[in-house]
Amino acid sequence: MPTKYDPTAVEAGRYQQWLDEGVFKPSGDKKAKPYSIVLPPPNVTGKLHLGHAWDTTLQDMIIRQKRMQGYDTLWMPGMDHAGIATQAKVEGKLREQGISRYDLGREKFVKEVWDWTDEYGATIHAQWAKLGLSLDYSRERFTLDEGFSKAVRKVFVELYNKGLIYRGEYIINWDPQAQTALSDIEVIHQDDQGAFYHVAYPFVDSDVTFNGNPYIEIATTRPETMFGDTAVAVNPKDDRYKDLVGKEVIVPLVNRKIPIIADPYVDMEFGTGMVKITPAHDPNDFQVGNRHDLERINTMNPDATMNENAGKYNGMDRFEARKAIEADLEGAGVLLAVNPITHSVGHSERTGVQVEARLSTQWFIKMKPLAEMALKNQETDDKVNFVPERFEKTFTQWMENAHDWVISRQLWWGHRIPAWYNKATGETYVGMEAPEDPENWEQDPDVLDTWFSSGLWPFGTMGWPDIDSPDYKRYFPTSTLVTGYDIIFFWVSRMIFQSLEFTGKRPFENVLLHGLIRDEEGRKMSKSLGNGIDPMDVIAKYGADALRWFLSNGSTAGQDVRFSYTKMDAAWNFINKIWNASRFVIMNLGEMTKPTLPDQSEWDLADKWILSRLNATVKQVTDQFDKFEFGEAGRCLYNFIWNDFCDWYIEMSKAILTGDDEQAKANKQNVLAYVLDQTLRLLHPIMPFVTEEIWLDMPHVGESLVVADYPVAHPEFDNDIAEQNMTSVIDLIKAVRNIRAEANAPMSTPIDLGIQTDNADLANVFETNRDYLDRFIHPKELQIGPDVTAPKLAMTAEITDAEISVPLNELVDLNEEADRLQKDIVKYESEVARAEKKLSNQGFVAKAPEEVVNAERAKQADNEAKLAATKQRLQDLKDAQN
RNA sequence: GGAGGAUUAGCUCAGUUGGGAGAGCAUCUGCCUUACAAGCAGAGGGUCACAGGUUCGAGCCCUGUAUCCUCCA
Repeated sequence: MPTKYDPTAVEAGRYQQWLDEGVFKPSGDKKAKPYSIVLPPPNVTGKLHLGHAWDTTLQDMIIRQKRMQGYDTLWMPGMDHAGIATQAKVEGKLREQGISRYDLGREKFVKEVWDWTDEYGATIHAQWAKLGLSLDYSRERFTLDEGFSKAVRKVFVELYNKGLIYRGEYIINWDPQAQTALSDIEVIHQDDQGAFYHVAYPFVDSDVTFNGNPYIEIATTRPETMFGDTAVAVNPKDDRYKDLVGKEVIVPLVNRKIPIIADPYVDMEFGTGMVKITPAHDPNDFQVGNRHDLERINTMNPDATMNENAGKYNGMDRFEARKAIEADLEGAGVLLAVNPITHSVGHSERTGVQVEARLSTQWFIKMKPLAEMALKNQETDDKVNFVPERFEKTFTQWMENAHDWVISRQLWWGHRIPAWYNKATGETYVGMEAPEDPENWEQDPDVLDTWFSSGLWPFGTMGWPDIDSPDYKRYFPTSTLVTGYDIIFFWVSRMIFQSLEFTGKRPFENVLLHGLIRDEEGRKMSKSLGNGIDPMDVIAKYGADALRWFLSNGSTAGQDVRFSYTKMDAAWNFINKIWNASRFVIMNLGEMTKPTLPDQSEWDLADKWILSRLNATVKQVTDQFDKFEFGEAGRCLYNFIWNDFCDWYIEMSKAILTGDDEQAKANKQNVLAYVLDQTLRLLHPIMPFVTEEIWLDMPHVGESLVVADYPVAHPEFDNDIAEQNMTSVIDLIKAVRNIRAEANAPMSTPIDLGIQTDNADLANVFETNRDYLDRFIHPKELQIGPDVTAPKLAMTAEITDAEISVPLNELVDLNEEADRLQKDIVKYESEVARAEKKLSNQGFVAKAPEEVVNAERAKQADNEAKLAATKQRLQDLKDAQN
């Protein structure tokens, strides 16, 4: 084994080997409990980013642990066709060649997209492999594959038949670049600079005036929509305008007469308290228009250029038209003011362009009954458990306010809506297959929102609608879903209500939500900032295991995390530490072929201690994995490996391994091997590559760590006395090291050491572990016992029940030593005072649990003893000086 | 306007049933001790944002305030 951990060498070929061994497939063991996860299908649009790496690492950790624990585990992979995103990419590619999708036609264009999908799908497969994900590829699905498409059609048809899907003309969000409808949540509101244009609308009747003017003042941010104005509205409670209701005004430039109406929608406080109503260009105005039976005048083309209703502005882009209209209003003398404002404007999530409210015929899902069902289910035992819990509130609040969902998209790439319109009668037919006389029908040209199909992912991938399919029966509902909190609305909520509606069951028992990965400055990673980091670059430099360690260890559930190379360095260092500790163990195992834990009677203090520590680690890590607290599990493992195993157990083992007691040596080798083996198993779900490499390098039983047994707790390993005794030994060694450091006495300088203790058990612990003490403190003389007395001129340290002394030599500055003792005195005094305060509080003694009070008393006694002894030493030192 | 999160060492962050404040990195000192110098040993560093409250006891529970962030309207 090389002295440095080399991830490239360790990881090479390993993944393919796992695939060849078939270890990622479910065991199919009917006696085992099933545990299943569906991978949130990444978009075939592009490459995986760090967020995907985080998401998939969490899932892989869960599924690998469950697999080792003997569950029949299924991790279902797949990809999403990602309608609008993928179509936009392919159209972009074609545009570079000067081709539009209309030049190709629907059929050829879709073929182009399939080619793109194949290409990027291969990239994503390669990335999954690099990350080491233990996916069952034999079941891999695609949202547009035949079976899944069948599930999508079935859901559409059934919802339609139940009256939960309808078609109608409504105001929807329109992306003028992609030229498709968008759902509410695909619109991102951001503050933009705009202006309030104050325009005079003259009264029709020349007798009418308001505030002495022959016009009213209307403020709008969108003067270009005035060609669609069909009314002006005021609040019926607004006394200022009471008398104007029923009067008519003229829309400038258009010269159309429109009425002044009263509608409670108008906010009296906002602007002038008087708004123009444009039913075809604003969702609120649309509602007002319905109430007052107003005409809907559409003034724009699908690409957001003005249409024939805009008169001379016909054909002009919406923003150019705004400028031209502003100039013309000014020329006509009706532009009263232009006040710049910052206001919230909707943009398309995908293309970024400003969204238009557009009157359009679309397909919708009626949300209310579905949302109510989902909410009701959260009150049952079959609820979905959100981790962290607070996200359940995010979900329920959105569900309570969900509007009907526009599911049709004016795209070519996706699931075509299974609705046909009769050419002669206009009748609508909705069904799984085309009508029997297709020549008389025309299929709806639109496709479904991608989230409509991905909402079926947990059961659509399991064979549904065939409810007798083995996977559906065995692995659905799934156990845990892992995804980012940013898609609770888009995806999680939709899976929940679709699943409840169609399977009658929750789609997953738990949903673990994680945050976003930010850059080192805490900014969101984005293309526009150019601060994105490719996980493949990170893996190339540090290895997949280091990246996985960072991702699992660096955060708490639901919290965002900052990526940093410093943290990656730390991750690499930890793995290098594991690598070298393993290297030491393996080099010292001799001819061992199979690690066998020696009989308990053979264990020395260090053995008892490390096995007790290991047992505590197994329990904690298992418990924390069960609670999805991977950060805590990681810290626990880190401390055990670095602080317990490496710093103490391995160092102590050297005393035995270099000794000449062959039986002791063999025992030590076996305990070392056992602890390393168990540790590698605990680590394997987090860092699969390096643990497999090391494990196969050491004596082992089995083909692969992937399918090895996960450690379980052994009650017989728990040993409080050994932990306590070991603590005494460690305290002693640390105290001596401290003295050496203070006295500038390196390990090469032998020192005389006295340990005064009246505690016979403690003396015995030190005596029986003399080999270890020799190695760690290099004494010239070592005296242990009740009668050991420290010379007046000595450096001393107090540990529980014992005083350590080293005779001073002329090299030590007595004043420095006095300072050190004085500092200890201050420390002990404050400890004593703190405990004193607590123990003298009657309430504490009376009400606190007995063990807490007893522990406090013990600490008090210990600190008092240390304080008294240290004071005495300081006095002795002063006496000796004088 | 509504909901949620954050505020702990110089930096990045843990701290899950309330019982003497932790880690990594950074800093200072000393060591090439045959697993690891990307290491080892030792040391310094915090009114846990602020103000109240509950409690014998609060970083943790409750109320309010401030600053920052996210989502929704």
